Amino acid sequence: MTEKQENILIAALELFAMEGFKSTSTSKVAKRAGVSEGLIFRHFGNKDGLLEAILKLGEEKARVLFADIVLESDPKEVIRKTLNLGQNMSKNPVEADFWKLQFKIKWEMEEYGAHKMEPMVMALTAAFTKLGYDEPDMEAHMLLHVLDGMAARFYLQKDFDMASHVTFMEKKYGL
Amino acid sequence: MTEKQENILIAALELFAMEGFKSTSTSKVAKRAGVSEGLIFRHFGNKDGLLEAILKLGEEKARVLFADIVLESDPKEVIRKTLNLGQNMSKNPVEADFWKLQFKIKWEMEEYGAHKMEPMVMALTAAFTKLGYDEPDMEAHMLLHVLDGMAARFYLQKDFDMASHVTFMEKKYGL
Amino acid sequence: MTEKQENILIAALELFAMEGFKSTSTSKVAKRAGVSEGLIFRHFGNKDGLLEAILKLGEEKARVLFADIVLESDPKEVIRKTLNLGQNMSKNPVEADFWKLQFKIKWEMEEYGAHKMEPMVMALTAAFTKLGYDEPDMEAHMLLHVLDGMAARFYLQKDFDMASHVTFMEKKYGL
Amino acid sequence: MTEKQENILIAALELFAMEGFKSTSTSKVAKRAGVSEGLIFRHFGNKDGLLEAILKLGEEKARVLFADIVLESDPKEVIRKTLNLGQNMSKNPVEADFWKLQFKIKWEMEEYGAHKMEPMVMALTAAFTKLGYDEPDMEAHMLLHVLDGMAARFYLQKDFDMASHVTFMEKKYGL
DNA sequence: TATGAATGAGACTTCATTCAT
DNA sequence: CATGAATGAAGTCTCATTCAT
Repeated sequence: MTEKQENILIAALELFAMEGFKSTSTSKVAKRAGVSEGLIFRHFGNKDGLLEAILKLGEEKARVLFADIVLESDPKEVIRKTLNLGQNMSKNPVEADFWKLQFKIKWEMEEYGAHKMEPMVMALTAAFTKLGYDEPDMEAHMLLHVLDGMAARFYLQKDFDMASHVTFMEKKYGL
Repeated sequence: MTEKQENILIAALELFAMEGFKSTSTSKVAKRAGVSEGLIFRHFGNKDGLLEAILKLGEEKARVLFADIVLESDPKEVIRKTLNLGQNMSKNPVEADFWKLQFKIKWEMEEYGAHKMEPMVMALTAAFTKLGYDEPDMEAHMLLHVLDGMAARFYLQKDFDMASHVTFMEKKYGL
Repeated sequence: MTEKQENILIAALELFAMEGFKSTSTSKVAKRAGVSEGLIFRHFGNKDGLLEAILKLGEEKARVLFADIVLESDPKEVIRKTLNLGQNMSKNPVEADFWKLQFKIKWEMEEYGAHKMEPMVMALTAAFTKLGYDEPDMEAHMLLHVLDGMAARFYLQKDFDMASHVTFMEKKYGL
Repeated sequence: MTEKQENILIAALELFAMEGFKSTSTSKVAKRAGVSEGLIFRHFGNKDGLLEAILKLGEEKARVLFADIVLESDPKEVIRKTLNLGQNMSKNPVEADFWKLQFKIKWEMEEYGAHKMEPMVMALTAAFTKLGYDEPDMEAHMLLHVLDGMAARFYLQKDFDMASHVTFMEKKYGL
């Protein structure tokens, strides 16, 4: 991938995350990337292709992030790491934009992408099973729902204090 | 409010909820409402005005729905009713669209609208306090986050079984 | 003419004079006149009809103003009164708008309306003849051109001092 | 400046001069220029930007035309050249449109643009001073007012004979 | 006489996409 | 590979005018 291609991807990511996919024009992307508008189409075919490229990168990142959890054998550690995903999602600006876009785009594309979370569900279910929870599968989903809810607030409410909520959850799970 | 005005609001609600605000053209709204496009602007000023009108109606509905919870004195009942909000949000199609739009629009407008939930937070905090929970405030927020997460799945994943998740939560709270 | 009709005429006059005919919408006129938009069309047929009605009133006013000059027998007095037309054109706001509109509309309608000035040309030509000027007809036109030029500045340049220019002209004509 | 850009400018100039700025639609301009409507906005931002571009060119032309007068040292020649400005303003159609637009636009924009004439006022004042006129400054303005008045008639009254009026003025100034 | 809801044509503008260079 | 001029379709919005009440 050339440098210009990368510039386009980063510019598009930032803009899509900030203003949404539909509201971001290809010309804005080109301008921010310091690139001619035509180049976007040469490299990515069309605007949807650009989005796909970004989302594909996102999945890659997710896989990496999830791998650490899925491969963890200590069940408490699985839960702890899951709860701390949120922290990881905001480490640096590019990273943060990636994750924000994932959440945002769900509502623009009208699909939850449940399959992407499948490994996490499995890992968490296994963990809750080991810990003797009654309905480990439901428990796993509940945890993910909480995370979803916190992420929404984190990305949409400037003064939201994610850390304290994570700490609270950790206590609940006896970590 | 004339009949055509109402037609516009309903058509817009449906379309905004389905395709998003930005992706829905005023001409589509007009067509679906069986009305000339200009009429939208006569009545609502501009496209944003149309959205505002819908959201204002939504707040009205939320107030009504929340009132029942806020006025409840039995703490367990408060929690139970909160958990069942989701059910109410999908009773009839118009109702469902209203609520879906609330969730969807947050991401297009980049604001969480925390103040709207304030009464719910207070009611839940009070309930958890009465029930002797350790950190009732955090507990309240957690419950709302779960709801948020479930709502997202409900609206975005066609085969999501909300009921079983609600039942699971009720059991967790000993209801 | 009913009161509402008059309100419409005055509102339209003000707006046409301020913003121009094309740039003034009938709805703005209706609003300023405190009248429904439909009423304009009931009374004046269409927007052009409204303009015509105003211009007709303007011609009336011009006739009255010119009469005093045309009937004057003292040639110096004819010139003096002509030079002071400008002063009369700004006595009260409605009057001022009337005259401003006359000047403005010439450029929107692409016609000078030379015939309206014919009586003035005749009166001035007669006056300059009596005073023994060489080419009284050209002299008359020149005076009117100066007036035109001064009017343009008066209406378009806020700080233009019409009076001193009139005084200067009077001196030139030995008045 | 590409050829199409120039086509747009010329088409717009002609139409604005003929029908006025407000009354000329961008689609008409595009059609006359043999260009897609969007191109206007790509090059000039918006309709106002198009007008500005034309007026800027106009100022350029004015500067050139005025330079010849301002640099003239013979006072009689200054006056003669000023009086003959009108002739220059109608040499070729594009030129004529430029000047007509200058006059027309004053009334649509509600500003006289006095500063643009400042060099001319200075040059004429100096000339009249050298020739020993009593109030050279007022004299200068009067001459410009006459020119303004003649220009209005020239552009709005098809059969107006500018030449004879200019000749008359020259005689008055003893040229 | 008077209202104001309603319309349809057309205004200005944006934007994804193509293409000659 | 890269540009940016150019397009056509579609978007938001305005406005003169009509019409039922």
